[in-house]
Amino acid sequence: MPASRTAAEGTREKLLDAAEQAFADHGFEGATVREICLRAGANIAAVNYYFGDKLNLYTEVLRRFARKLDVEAALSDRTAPPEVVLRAIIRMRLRGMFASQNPDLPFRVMMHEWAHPTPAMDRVLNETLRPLYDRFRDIVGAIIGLPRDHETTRLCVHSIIGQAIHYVQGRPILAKLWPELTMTPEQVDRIADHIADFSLAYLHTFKSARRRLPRDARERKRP
Amino acid sequence: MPASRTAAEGTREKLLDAAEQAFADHGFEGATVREICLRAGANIAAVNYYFGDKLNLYTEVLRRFARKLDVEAALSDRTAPPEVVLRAIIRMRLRGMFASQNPDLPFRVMMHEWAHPTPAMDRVLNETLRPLYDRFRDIVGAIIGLPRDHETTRLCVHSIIGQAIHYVQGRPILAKLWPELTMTPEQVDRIADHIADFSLAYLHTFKSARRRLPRDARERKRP
DNA sequence: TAACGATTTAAACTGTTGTTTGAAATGAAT
DNA sequence: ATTCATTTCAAACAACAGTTTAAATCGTTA
Repeated sequence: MPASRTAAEGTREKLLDAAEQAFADHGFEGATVREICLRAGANIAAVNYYFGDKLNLYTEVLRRFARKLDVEAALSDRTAPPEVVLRAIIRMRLRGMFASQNPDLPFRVMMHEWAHPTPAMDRVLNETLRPLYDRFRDIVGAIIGLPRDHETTRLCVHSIIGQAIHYVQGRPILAKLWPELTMTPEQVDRIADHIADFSLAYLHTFKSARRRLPRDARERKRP
Repeated sequence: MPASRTAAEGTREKLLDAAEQAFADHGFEGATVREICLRAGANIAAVNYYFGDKLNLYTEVLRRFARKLDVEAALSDRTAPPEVVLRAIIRMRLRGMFASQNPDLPFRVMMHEWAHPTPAMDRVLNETLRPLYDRFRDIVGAIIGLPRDHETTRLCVHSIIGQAIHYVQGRPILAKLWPELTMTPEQVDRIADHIADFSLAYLHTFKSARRRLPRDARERKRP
């Protein structure tokens, strides 16, 4: 089924490919071991043979996500102004999630995890999601001139994350509420730019008018 | 289990109460009829006796949501300026979803539906969610001076919805990424105000500076 | 070729799900 | 008190999940 790999590769890798696809589509509980093995061209017992159980296979898929994040974090330019970095990150994320050729399956898996966490999450959360989260807080904090732990910084970060995730999480109902929306590459880029514009409009109120800070940051400490 | 109702009420109503709670907690597939019947103090066969099957019971819970939305829509003040209405709606929604006393269970059910739609959704979507969605588009459209069908209007609406939903959908992981965040009534109001401020900052760029429209609305038709 | 470890296979096992059954209990009308 | 429809109950049902088993197969090495 995975076109990028040959039949000569190991069953273990084929299982991981199929599992990644299945978990991205249906989440941990929704995906079945039988479906995974079928798509991998392997026997039902293969997942037990190579990974012990379903949760271990799932954890391994999550670890791929970790590795993918690492290289991506290393690629980002740390010298560019934070507004540019922010826009680039938003665009990269959305492109990855909606790319028709090679969709960002690990990230879609993480989206399911976001709504319905599994025990496997605890193992990889701290070494994958938190660094990304912290770095994102630094970028936003640099724009608004507040520390990463400030409540306003965190609220802004979650406002941006919420906008982006929404297009993946709510895709099924979005398709019914807004059927004309087709996720072409151009459309995805427009959405990404919109999220960046929408967010920067608020973030820039901190920089341009220090005297008139937005009300939710005027006299507040972090919780 | 439901403290608000007496033991004298019908089994059917107790089932609906328990089902609402269970579906709000675990979604349609995650909730089990055994758990529902146990919490309702009824026999396993009760759901079949009163509703036929699980999906019918679920549909009935969704219908409650519809009725609740109707009265809420009737309550909102149509004469107030759209910015005020927008802020009020955001606050009302978040308060309802995180109210400790009587949480907005039907809305939390709908949140699960948002990520994992069921066949029951089609029946009630058009007569429940779409009117709310359309009305929300009108409010945002009134602020930015664009029709409800304009792409920018829709993108803004989804930016706001995405922010709000995020705090419900991503609650589990949010608790790990931001453990200090406790959803007290005051905190929920602060979040609601932040979402309103964050969003209005962008929406007001349309009103204040017609000559310098944001780039994503300058020369674009709806898709 | 023979032997042996690694892999694959078909089948069964255990547990849980939604659903159904038929008898027992209930309660109001005759 | 007797009837009769309504409601409740314990038990079993079929379907499906993840997991396990033991035999069959494969591939490499002696």
